[in-house]
Amino acid sequence: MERQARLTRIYETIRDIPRGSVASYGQIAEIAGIPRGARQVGWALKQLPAGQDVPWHRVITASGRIAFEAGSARFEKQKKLLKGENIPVIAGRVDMGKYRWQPQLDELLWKPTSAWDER
DNA sequence: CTGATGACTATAG
DNA sequence: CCTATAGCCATCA
Repeated sequence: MERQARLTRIYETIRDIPRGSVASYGQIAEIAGIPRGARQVGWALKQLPAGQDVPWHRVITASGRIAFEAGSARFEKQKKLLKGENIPVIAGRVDMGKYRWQPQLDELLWKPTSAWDER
């Protein structure tokens, strides 16, 4: 796969994260069709040009932590954006049990074709 | 080609 | 919770 295509797919996947939810790097990678590509997602976000409508702040580590060093400028920025969406960040972490994006569940709500349609 | 680098992750102690 | 370790993999010097 081409680099640009991969970047696009990653950005598109992140755009699908609904407001008020978060996803892990690995989760985004899998949905984008890049198994074990968590680091590539991180790389992609680092390359993300400013001014794009990509909700990068909704992407955090699998443990619910913000990937940046606590207290750093970028850490505070992301934390602020999350709180702006009503996603609490306690001690640098988000409650994945409550805010983790469940794409499969959502998918069933707007296009219930393949899943249970066939019987 | 080789080794170093990460906005990563899972596991073990 | 924390540290250590070992996988992981596109990129880059």
